[in-house]
Amino acid sequence: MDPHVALGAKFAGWADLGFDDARCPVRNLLDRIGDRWSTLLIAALAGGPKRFSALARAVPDISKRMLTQTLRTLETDGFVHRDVQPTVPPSVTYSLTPLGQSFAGPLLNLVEWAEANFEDVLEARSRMADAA
Amino acid sequence: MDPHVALGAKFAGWADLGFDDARCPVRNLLDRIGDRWSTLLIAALAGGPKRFSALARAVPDISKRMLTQTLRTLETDGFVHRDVQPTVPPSVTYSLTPLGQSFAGPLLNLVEWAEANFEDVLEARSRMADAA
DNA sequence: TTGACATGGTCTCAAGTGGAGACCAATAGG
DNA sequence: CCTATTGGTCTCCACTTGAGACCATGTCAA
Repeated sequence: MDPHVALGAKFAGWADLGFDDARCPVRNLLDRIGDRWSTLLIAALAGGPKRFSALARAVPDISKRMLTQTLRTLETDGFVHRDVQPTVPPSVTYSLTPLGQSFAGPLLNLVEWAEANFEDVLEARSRMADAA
Repeated sequence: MDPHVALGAKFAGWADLGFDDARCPVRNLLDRIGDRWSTLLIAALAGGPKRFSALARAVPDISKRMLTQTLRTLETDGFVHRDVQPTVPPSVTYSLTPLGQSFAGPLLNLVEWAEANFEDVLEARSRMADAA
């Protein structure tokens, strides 16, 4: 079965369940990790544990506010482990849990698709721009 | 190479490029299709072409405004084809382009991961809730 | 005839969300 | 004594999103 046919079948199944957030794992999860920063932070942590400030440096255009908030969400969802060393000043290290690491698989597929098809998207954009 | 190691390597590569949006296909694409509705609409269209009102019925909690806007973006990026029949009242049919269909592959992987690991995420959430 | 409904949107207004940057306590180093 | 570092929080403002009214045209039922 072609992937897009399989995906269409999945969608039909969700529609039967009424799209209840609690019952549709896909919407529930994708609404949370499908934001601007979550996937990027998972990728940043895929290379190994990092401290808060190291993450801030690794992802230069995230604000501290969103960094904190996104890491908290990833922690409560079990993607990330937060380890606080009560030194002064405090040292907080973030790392991927096994669950977070297992997510790297599908995420890597997405990344590879994006790299492989970026040219086509750019072409489509310029075609539309010319048409307008 | 484990997926998460490979992903970490990718990330290191991006960091070297300075995260320029124009140069990082991944951020460029994920910032656009990584929103609340794009992936859902692609899934809805994976089963075959649909008219505007059929999409609105298939995804009950999207507003017309966001439906129009998301479809426009998907169209300019080449994921979706828009076919207008100038009847009265007009009939507009949306369908996935080959590019859009090829995206169904990675998206399906993501969906399957979400279904397989949803329980673990729920457990993590309740553990965190108990701790607080 | 009059009214309701369907089509594929657009428009406006209110609510929500994200980014920028000030601020914090405590300590180490110059 | 002055400053920098740590891991954040808080406030304010801009931008995005959602809800819902509105539109022109034509068909169908009462």
